[in-house]
Amino acid sequence: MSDTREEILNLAEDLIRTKGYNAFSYRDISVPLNIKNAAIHYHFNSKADLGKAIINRTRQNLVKESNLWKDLSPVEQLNKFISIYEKSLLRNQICFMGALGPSYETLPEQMQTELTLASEEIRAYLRNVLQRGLDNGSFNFTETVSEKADMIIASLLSSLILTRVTKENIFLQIRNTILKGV
Amino acid sequence: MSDTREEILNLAEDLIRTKGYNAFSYRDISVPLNIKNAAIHYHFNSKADLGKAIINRTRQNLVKESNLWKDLSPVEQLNKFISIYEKSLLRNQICFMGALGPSYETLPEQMQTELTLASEEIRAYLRNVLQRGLDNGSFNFTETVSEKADMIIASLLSSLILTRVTKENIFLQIRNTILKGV
DNA sequence: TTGCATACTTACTTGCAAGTAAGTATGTTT
DNA sequence: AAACATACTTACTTGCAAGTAAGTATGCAA
Repeated sequence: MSDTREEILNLAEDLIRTKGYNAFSYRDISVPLNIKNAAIHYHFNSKADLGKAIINRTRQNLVKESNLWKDLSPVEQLNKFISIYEKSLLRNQICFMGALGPSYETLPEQMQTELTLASEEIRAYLRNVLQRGLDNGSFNFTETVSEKADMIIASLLSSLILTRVTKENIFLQIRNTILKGV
Repeated sequence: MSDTREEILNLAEDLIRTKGYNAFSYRDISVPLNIKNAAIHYHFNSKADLGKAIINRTRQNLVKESNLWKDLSPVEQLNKFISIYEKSLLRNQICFMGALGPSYETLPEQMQTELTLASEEIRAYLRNVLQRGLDNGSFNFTETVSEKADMIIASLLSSLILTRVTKENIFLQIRNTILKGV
């Protein structure tokens, strides 16, 4: 994969996660990278293809990272999971689900499909971590694993959005509440 | 206030909450209402003014509604609060905070200000309900009131987004989990 | 040394976006 | 009856959006 292709992906992902898919243009990519708009089209036929590639890369990242973590305890894995959101916050980004989810209805079909697949994978991963934590006694919540997983994902997603809007560190508060509740 | 002005507000709010601020145009309003784009400009100088008016109206709605509920018990008030989100879901909308928050950085300054004010008011309202519920013994959670309020708001916000993306009724699950946890 | 693939640029098209200036119809006030 | 305000429409401008067709520089391969 050429450097340019990867730099386009990196920048476009940052733009999506700071401004949203419908608020960035090829100009926002071509000017900083010092290339022409047509160069973007050379690597990605359409904006939809670019968007799809970004979601797909993120999906693959979760697979790769969760593989690196597979021998960690459920508690440590939950912390790693939460740290993904913390890294976003430090870059002034929101998570890609929070960035793309609200405009789901406006997204090209291939992006919708990819995003729905991503949501399934994220939820399945966290359910697995929570179940193993229950099994080995390191977690002891009373909700179902599915309820708990969705509650954690939902609150983390919003925490990044609300940190922006309120100008308070909602993420920190939400993380504390999550950790107290497992 | 003329009918047209109100119809523009209603339709624009629906568009924001289904597609997002950056994904709708004056055409999406003028065509269904059978008016010209310039008629929108007659009522609202700019798209920013229209956006600001929508957030402001929503703020006033919360004041009005919470006033109607002021003699209800904390439990009933929490249910009323949650039902605001349920109504959004039934209209295939997400809440305005979930729709506008992710694109906060792209919003005109007057909309940002209005949105931040709205977030403060919503959080203050829910903190008040939760505190009174703790005081009269109808709630008994261990987190701080502030933590609990932000957790509830965050999870409700995301629940509407995730219901779209996952095609499962995440809202229902989140509501159950919230009600079990107070 | 010719040919071909890669990775672009140049130059262009089409279309829609927000916004504006000037005109018009209708009703109200003086 | 004249003047004015309200609530628009008509006709236009400017600008940027995605996308495309054709050309070019570089390097490797036969």
